[in-house]
Amino acid sequence: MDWDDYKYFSALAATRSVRAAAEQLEVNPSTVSRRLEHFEERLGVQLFTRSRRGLTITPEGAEVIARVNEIASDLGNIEGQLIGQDQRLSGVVRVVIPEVIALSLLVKELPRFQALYPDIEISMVPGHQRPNLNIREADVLMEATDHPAENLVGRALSPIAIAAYGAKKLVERDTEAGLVPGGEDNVWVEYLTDSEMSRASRRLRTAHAANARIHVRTHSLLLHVEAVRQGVGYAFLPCILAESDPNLLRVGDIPPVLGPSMWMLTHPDLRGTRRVKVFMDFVRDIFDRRAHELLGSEWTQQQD
Amino acid sequence: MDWDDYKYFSALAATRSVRAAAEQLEVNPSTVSRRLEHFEERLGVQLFTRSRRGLTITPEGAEVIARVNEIASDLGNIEGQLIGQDQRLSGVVRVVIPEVIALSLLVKELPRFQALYPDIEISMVPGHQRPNLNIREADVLMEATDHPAENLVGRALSPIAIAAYGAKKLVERDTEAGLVPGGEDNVWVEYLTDSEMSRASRRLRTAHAANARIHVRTHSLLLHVEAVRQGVGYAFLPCILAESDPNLLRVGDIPPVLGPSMWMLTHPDLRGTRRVKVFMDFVRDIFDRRAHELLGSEWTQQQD
DNA sequence: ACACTGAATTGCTTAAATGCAACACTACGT
DNA sequence: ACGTAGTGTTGCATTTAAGCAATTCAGTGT
Repeated sequence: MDWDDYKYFSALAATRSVRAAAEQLEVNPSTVSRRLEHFEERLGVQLFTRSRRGLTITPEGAEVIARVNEIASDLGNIEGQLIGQDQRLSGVVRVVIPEVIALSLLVKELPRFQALYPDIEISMVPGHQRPNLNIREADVLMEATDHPAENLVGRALSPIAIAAYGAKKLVERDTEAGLVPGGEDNVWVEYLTDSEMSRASRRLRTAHAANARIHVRTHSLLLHVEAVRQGVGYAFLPCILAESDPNLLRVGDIPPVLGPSMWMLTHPDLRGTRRVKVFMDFVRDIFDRRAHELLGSEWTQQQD
Repeated sequence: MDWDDYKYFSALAATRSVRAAAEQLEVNPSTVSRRLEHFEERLGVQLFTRSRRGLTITPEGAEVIARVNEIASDLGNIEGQLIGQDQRLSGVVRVVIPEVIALSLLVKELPRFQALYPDIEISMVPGHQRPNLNIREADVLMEATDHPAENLVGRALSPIAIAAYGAKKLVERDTEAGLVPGGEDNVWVEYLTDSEMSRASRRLRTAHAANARIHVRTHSLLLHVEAVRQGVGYAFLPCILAESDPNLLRVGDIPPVLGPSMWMLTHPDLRGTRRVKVFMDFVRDIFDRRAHELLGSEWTQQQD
């Protein structure tokens, strides 16, 4: 009796396709095909009718698939609980993180992390598509939001202050032209995603410069920030990104506004996993220091 | 993620020994040892402390073993249900059966069975130790009892008539010596197991010849019958075994008494398995015919 | 009618797991 | 004190499963 057969069975029933099941299981389609063949041969029962366009589960298979899926879920939980007790400072930590945050804050600190924990490998995935931490597609999820996923645990690293910025040379040019930098008459740039960060900066721009000309719209915060840097136009940017760039000036007398918080989340099972814990502590430390630089002592990180 | 790892984990936790787990799983001990090693390496958690005299489960392992065992049981049930729908007239049918029944009734009919179902292989195991049909150690269990296992399904093939028998030459000698064959003054043989068949024949012998000399005691019905055949002494034997032997004579005017019934049982899941069904029908037919020969029309097999 | 896409499958090579037998070690009995 | 019986482990040959690339085939759009 081979328990793995049921893993393949469950994946096949969920995807109704050899290819998709193979992708989900991260194996070759031929493996899935042959395992199903052997499984049915062993049982003497046909579980799927194989047509040229996908598989259809038979009544015999349908009768047990619900229970098999339940077992798949149980085993996932058990494995999660066990992995959660891994105390080794080695292995991979997979982090889903907004590219721009990684670029401006995290990457430069990674050599220090590597020196501290040489056997821990960090795998960073740009946070465009949200991963499913329940099936451990990733270990840590960072996102700017006010509504973090309920089933995950973590903390808000720091609130994100947002202010209007422009490139130094753009500000100078506009000032010479008699314009107020960051005003209605300037050129702005905008970035459009369904993230809360995007919504917050658009809301602020609308409030302060409702009728401004929008010269460039992008769907990537990374490109957006670079456009501001190059002097294409003004934009509301996270201070945490902009303040470190001497080329960017805060414009107008608009005070920074607190946008969504930066959350760092993980699966409850992984709280005890040491390599995940040290990584999260490391990142939290980076944000704490940065927040103190920006906000001074008025804001202090609450403990856990 | 490898589901089979949990199969090994469950077996190891149950047996607390690499060797015993290997035997249960029908693999080499080295396989068990290495799989455990890889599993723990993958999880980063030690599941057992390996001492030189067996394994001890760690707290981390103990925390999940109950759930894993439950999954093992569930998967077994699911597999049973699926196998129960196997309609092929091929494969193996494993039968646990009292040796003496197999020898006197079944074996001589097997060529006919093989002609009917050439792809079905019969595997017969002497029924000394009761198998666990729940984990499919066998497919069919035959035993003479009045209290068949509750969790199995099947039917009583026929009640077993018991009468006193002696070898022809022994009866002649005793008669010449002026003794009543099968009486108190004769030599008897006895067979001693914890089976109901044994208890029934001992009870009868005590009732009819309480003070008789017991010349040979055996623990095997097979040897017991042979001893009677060879004229060692008298005994109460199942008519179904004795009547077919022209060398054995029913002695005294003791009428046959109905002892325990012959039951043929299987796991509920296997009722629909065709190879098991045809085998059981075949055996039932043998017993029906034999019962008619012995008891005439006064006893007829009830349907299911 | 035709090529094309997307599905499962098959032949062959490569990689991984298994079995076997020898080993090392502890506990236990003589 | 020393052999014995039991344990888990390791090296090597073999078997087994997996991956890769080519193949087959049905449905679909041109």
